[in-house]
Amino acid sequence: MAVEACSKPKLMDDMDEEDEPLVFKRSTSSSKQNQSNSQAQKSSSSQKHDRQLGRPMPDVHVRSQNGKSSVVQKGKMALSSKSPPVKSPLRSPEASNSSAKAYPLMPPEANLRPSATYRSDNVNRPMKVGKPSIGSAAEPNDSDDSEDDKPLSARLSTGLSKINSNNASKGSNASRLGQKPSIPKQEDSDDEKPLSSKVQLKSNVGTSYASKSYDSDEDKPLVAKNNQNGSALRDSSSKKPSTMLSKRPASEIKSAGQSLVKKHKLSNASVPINNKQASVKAEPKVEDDDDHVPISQRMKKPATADKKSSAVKNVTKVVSSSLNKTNKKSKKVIKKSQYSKSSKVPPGSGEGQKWTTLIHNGVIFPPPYQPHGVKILYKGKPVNLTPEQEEVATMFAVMLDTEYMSKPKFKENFMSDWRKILGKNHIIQNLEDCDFSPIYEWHQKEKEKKKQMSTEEKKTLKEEKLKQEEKYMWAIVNGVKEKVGNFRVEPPGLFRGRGEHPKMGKLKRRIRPSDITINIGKGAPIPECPIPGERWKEIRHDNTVTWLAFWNDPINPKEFKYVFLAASSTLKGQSDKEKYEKSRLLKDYIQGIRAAYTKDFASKDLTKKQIAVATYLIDKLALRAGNEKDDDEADTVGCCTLKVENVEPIPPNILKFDFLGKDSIRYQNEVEVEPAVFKAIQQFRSGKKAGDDIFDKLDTSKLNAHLKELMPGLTAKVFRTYNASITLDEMLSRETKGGDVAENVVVYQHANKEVAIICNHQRTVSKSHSAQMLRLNEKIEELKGVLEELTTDLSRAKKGKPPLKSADGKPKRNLNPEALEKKIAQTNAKIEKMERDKETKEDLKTVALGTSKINYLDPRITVAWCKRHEVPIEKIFNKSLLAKFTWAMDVDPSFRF
DNA sequence: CAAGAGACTTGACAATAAATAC
DNA sequence: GTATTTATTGTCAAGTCTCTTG
Repeated sequence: MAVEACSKPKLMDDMDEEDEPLVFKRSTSSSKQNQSNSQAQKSSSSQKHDRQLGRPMPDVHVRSQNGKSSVVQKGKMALSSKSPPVKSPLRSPEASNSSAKAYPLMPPEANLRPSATYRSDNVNRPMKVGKPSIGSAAEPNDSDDSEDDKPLSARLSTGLSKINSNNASKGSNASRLGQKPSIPKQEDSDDEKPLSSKVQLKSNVGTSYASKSYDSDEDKPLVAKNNQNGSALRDSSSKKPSTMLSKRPASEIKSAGQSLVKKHKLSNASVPINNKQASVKAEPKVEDDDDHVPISQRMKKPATADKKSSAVKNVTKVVSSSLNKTNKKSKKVIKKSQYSKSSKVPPGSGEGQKWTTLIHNGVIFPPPYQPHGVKILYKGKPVNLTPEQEEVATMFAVMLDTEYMSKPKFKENFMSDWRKILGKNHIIQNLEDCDFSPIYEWHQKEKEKKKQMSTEEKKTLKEEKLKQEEKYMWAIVNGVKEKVGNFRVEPPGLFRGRGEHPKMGKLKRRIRPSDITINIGKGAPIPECPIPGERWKEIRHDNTVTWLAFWNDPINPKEFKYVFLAASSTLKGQSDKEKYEKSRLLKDYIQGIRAAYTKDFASKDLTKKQIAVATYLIDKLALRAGNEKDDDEADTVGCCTLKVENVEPIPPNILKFDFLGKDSIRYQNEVEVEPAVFKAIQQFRSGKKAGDDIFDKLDTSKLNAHLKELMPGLTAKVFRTYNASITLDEMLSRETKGGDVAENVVVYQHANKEVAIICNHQRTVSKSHSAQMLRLNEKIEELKGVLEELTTDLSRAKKGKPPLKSADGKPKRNLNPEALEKKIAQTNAKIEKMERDKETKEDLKTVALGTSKINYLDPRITVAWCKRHEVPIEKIFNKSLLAKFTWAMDVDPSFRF
């Protein structure tokens, strides 16, 4: 199969030469093509842009989750029949450029930004809302409007929530925040269109958009507000572009550009045409324009008047068309999925087949434990430990300087497992009487030694390691050499659960070959077991899965740890692409979906009503689905598992969220919602206790089952992906003003940041953050001093006087006024740059941009934008991202999500 | 349908490497 | 050069979602 060379390889080459896989890949390509086609279709894109720009404010929208690639099966569902997905009217009618109007849809979404939570490093350092000393910090917010700059928390819509908290994990939580319940500021709102406009929806039943019956004005306002916020933010952002982030030398740019080009070409050339693509493309559909707009945005746009009328019209049209489309779509979908499968697999393969041939070398194990002989003290006296006992003691000692030491659960679990190894009657009976510091110190010294090694030594060591690992790094899949992701077996250690995990501190025992099941092609040589005298647990030849090996998680034997191919592999790329294609498909259905759930806000069927409200929250706030969790896991929630205590209704229609989400990251946000939603939440909460589920009639499987009736393959996470990508696409098109590369990069980062906020992707503030800010401020002050001096000299120079002596008493060179003015200008520029850097830094201190870039933003949006604006793709994607997204590199410049 | 098994994506953070500052 | 900072890569925990079972 494989032989076809594909673009991919090339790309890779470009990037990293060495690693490249030698083999040629086949044309997996299929995927690529699709895109291109579609893009082409899109031609309209330009139009789109315009519109977008034109649009009123964008609200921020948010929604969507990650999509997965499951497309395939879905196809099966014929959704169409079921609930017909509606397409958005928008598009069709594109005609109305005013894009806006059309959508009457939804609810006003508002802003969604979750506030961030801040987590301080462990400690909680609260961040204060106001910015700290650093002046700059404070600034960020410039006016209210620009919230962007503000810290996430601040941003929250209302700003209320700023509070932050550290990670919630720590328990604290909610309470602290409370502060500001401010309501959304109105300010925002205004700008945008009248809410009303937004709001109004018509109700349409079937598919049409939703409109809201309620439409009460209220909604509108909210929306507006929200939007505004969003807009505000954006604005601000736009302002700021100045900052330059770029650190790299200009030279790079060039190269980048070139490379981009190159790649592009290559890819094109290489791209094979697949059926798939064809099929995909076929759908001309999509691309249309507006639908994709996030709800929030839409709402804004529309002018009231128009809207309704236009909306109505559209609606009807839409409906009909939508139906048709629907069917088509569904079909398409199906096809797609099939294709995709096929594409993945070599032709001929059966259902669910992921590969035809698979060759790899298994996994590599960590080296055996090397006893160091350093003794811990028990009640002040050294204790002899066996190597096994010492190994576990060392695991604990090494963590002496972590937050885990302040967690009783951690110590308790550790002691419990260690005691099993010590034996019942061991001298050591009590953890409190143990002094691990000798081992801790020994470990610190070892670390120091390593650090002190000469570069030569380090290099040698590295090469040795590479030599040992090399054979495990690659697999040959369908004849193509692909990188393996995690070929190293996880070493033993103490379980580091996040948040208040009940199992933290437990011993994660060493994994042995007899724990590992290998999956490999029939006929391929079975990997040799790296540990003499031992053997694999099992050998399988299952080509319906993508894992190369797995073992049971020692902490939770019911779960598995898998060894997969790396993100840069064709297999992963294919599924990544499918994920984005699915979320793009949502664009076509979103209007109908919103209309449907809006209608169901009033349903008498409680389950239906809960599904509607949950879907609304997922759509608007990009919440995760929220599966049920066991008692032996950290207590975190998602949409379906929100508790009464997590959502506080604040009249007239604000919902205040405060809960621990994935990884025990706190989500805080206050959002205006449609009155119907507000009332529904009040109803769902009534008569329940703080810890009860708000959505008691719901779980993720019911929710997803319902979503699948609306669109093939639709699940809750798709909304997150959709929301993230559509936001990026719109912000880029709205805010790119044709500046230089550095300015465009700033625009991108700003959009990226917005998405990160929507998705609540946070990071801990680095320990040195405040020190760094302080230093920046000092420098700025210093420069200001210089500036003053220069100014004085200038005025003296103009009068023909010599400059004053410098502070240290040395005489200065006598410069002419022109030279001094030049210096002043330079200094001013320096100060400005530093101020911007400081702002950016403060702004991003709790926001993690990487997660959305890796998982939520369709790389084609980025690549196409880079091509359109001549930004070298390397300015946005690093080497691993470039490798991961090779499938997106040949996208047509006109591509729009 | 509920529970559980299974497979795969998403996520924060730690460890390293690379870039800058001193 | 060396010390810091910042960016990249690696780690592995924690989600989502599907499919199977009883």
